[in-house]
Amino acid sequence: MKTKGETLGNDVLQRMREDVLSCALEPGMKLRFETLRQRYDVSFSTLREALARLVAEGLVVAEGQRGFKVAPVSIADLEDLTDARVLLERELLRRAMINGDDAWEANILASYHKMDRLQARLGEEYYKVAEWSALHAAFHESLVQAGHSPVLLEMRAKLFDRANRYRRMSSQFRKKWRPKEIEHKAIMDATLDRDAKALDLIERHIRETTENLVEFAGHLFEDTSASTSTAA
Amino acid sequence: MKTKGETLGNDVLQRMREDVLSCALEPGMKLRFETLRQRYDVSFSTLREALARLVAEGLVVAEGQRGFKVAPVSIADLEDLTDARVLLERELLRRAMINGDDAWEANILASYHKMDRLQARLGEEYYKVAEWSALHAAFHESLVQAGHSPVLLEMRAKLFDRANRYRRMSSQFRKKWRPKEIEHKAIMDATLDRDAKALDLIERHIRETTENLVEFAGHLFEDTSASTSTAA
DNA sequence: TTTTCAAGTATTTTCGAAATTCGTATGCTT
DNA sequence: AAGCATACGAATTTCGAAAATACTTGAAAA
Repeated sequence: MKTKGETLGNDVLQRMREDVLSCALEPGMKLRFETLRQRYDVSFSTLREALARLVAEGLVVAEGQRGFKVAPVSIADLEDLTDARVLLERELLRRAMINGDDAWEANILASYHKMDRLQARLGEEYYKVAEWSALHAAFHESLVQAGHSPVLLEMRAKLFDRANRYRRMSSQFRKKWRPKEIEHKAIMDATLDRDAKALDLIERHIRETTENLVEFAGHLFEDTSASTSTAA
Repeated sequence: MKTKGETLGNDVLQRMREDVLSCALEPGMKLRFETLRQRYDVSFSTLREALARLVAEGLVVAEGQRGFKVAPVSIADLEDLTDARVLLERELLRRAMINGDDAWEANILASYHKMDRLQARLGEEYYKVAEWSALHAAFHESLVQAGHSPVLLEMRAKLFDRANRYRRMSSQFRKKWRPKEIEHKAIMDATLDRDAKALDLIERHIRETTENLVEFAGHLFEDTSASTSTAA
């Protein structure tokens, strides 16, 4: 059932993006039209339209006249994404702390609370739950939402998603996750205090997550660009 | 005539992108399929594929089930782009000066030379010539090419193009341009010397170009989001 | 054995017709 | 007259068949 007022193609785009980000469509996987057509129940043209956008977003790779595949993963890519995120998150957080108003602060508190409560309710395996992942993303977004720069915010969101794919990918195999509650709380407090330390805290938060991923799940990120996984 | 090994859709994408960036398709203009079909000589689906990518690149805006229009321009957008560019260019130039090797330096010198010679040959109205615009873009790209960050380089290139649209837009109406030769030379020299001043110079170069645009051509950038221009 | 070529199959790409949706004009009701 | 519903024409969106391209198989030549 498609969203009213929106095109079917847009609907497929969103479903497909979620499937790539959640690794339901595995990194490096060849995307065959016949299979995709069954999965999403749309025509060739509509599929290509969605694929074209995902290519521009860096989630799918077009291979000349040989179709499409899910963007591969690699440790180099994760580290590149991490550096780029640090640059943008620091800048946006810096601006947000300058421009942020009451509504911005309230939204941060609300987002943190929702994430925190769900986490407490879920216990140790919170990081495997898609709903928590969404609240976590919302919390991080709330921090920078007063950045007042559509261009930077858009880029930040795309980078967040792409990096998040690595985390989601590994969460299926991880036993236990480093406890991030403390870090989130510290980031929030420093941010609301307009304490410049917040910038270093968020940088450390991002970098340590990546280091952690590379250490404990690096083997999952072997380059899949020449992959053979052929289903779709 | 389409590029061998590449899809027709890709070809149309490139032509269309160039048309948006050169303002052959004016900002805010409604894009009618029948007209586009004649201009590019392709089918609906192929057009939509190209349009979908341009939407993701921020050069075209999709309006629900009411078609597409060229991304509008506004002073706010130009200033937002400028801030984002400064952030990325500084970071990439900083990295390039650390990582840059002989080939990187050679490429900068070569790019500068080509731009400089053509400029001398063209005289006062160099900025109106598409070929010079391409060489200018190549020079700026050569500076950061040793950045070794595909993610940041890609974002930089997209931002450069979008900002360039404003310059191209105004160049049709400008009488004379601020002489940039000196600035380019200074940026190049500082960069090759690994002098940190290069970062400030490039920032000033970017910001002054924008200030200049807003001052002398700001009236061209009145918001076109609710435009009525209806041809295509 | 390895290479080259050719024919056949699988897959992707492109097209334009058909279905849907939007915008507008017209008539009806209050 | 203002508001609302309806119907018509214009534009977009979606579809699957047809064309183009890539891949596979196998046989002939080096």
